[in-house]
Amino acid sequence: MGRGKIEIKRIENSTNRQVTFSKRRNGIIKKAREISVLCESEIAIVVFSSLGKMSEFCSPNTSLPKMLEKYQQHSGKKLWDAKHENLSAEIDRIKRENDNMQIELRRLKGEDLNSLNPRELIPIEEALQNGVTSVRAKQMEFLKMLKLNGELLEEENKKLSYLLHHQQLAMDANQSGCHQRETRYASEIQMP
Amino acid sequence: MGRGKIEIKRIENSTNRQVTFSKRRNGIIKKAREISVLCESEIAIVVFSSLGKMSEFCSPNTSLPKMLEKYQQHSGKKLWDAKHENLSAEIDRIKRENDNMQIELRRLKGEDLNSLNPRELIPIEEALQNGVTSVRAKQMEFLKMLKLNGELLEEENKKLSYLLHHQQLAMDANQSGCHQRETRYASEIQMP
DNA sequence: AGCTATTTATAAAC
DNA sequence: TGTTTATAAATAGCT
Repeated sequence: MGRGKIEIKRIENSTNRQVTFSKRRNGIIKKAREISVLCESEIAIVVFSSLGKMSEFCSPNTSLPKMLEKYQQHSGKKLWDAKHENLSAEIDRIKRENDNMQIELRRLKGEDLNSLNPRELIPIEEALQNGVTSVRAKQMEFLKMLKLNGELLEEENKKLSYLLHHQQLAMDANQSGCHQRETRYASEIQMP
Repeated sequence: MGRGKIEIKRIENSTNRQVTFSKRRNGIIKKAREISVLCESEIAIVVFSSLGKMSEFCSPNTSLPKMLEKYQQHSGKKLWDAKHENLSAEIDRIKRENDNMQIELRRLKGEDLNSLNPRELIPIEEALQNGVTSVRAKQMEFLKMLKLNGELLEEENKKLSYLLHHQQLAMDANQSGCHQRETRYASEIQMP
């Protein structure tokens, strides 16, 4: 229905294709609106152009989700339950992982040991022993750091005291003699 | 486009309405097929007649679920409502829980301690210490049980040896005298 | 479900 | 994208 008859096959010219898409999409949506009014029917349309542009139509008084719910009830086909099931499966998997960790954690904390036999206690004891060793090592590290820091501070303290003392002496001398610029500042004093 | 022009409003005659629905639905689906071929576009249509009869069309090389997935990505609208989101939220929650446990577990095993300060090491050490204590207590329990069991077995052994000895003596006596039913079985012997 | 007069959609061109 | 127009296609009303 146009100046010439066309074959129903891919339009090679891309500009042409886009133009035709636009026109025909409008045509279809107009027809959809008409059928919904004329025949009080419900219709939903989703279209993607070859460039990925989306258009949709849904008859008034309903919505895509409502239509799809009805679709599922009618056809028995599952539109999103596959996705749903995947998520459920993932939840189950993670929950199982979770439970296992929880059990391991509880056992490491010394809880729920009654269901274990002596052979199963050994790796737990070893893990705990390793843990204690590591934590103690870390603590020793901190201790050494603190000690070193303390020593450095102590040394620094000595220097500061020394400087303070000299500065005090210099000020005393200055006050009694009253010469200009006799004071020696801390920064000018040679360290012992 | 017919013998007469019609207004776009509900067709009152129900037979007429159904007929028109049928014809126009076919028309729309034909148009949908054409646009999908001509413009290599994707189109999906779901229609319900006023009597509830469902029809659908989906362009080749795709499917309604695929289209709807794409629709959601494009529009940002959620078609499968709460269900989906609830599951996603649950997954997130569990994953977070999982991560926390994983961290705790690793720390109890003496790994990843570098990010902790000394104050944070203390509860870990305490937990480990408790764990070790509990596990050792459990092991002691087993040891005691084994020991007790050993003692019981030893005693049982003694009894059995005693019975065996008596039975042996009885058999020897029986063999020399050859009277009938002189043998006394272990179960009949009084324990000392 | 067919038929056909008529309306409508649209291909090609600007 | 919008308009025009010749023509193809869809379809209303009838059977």
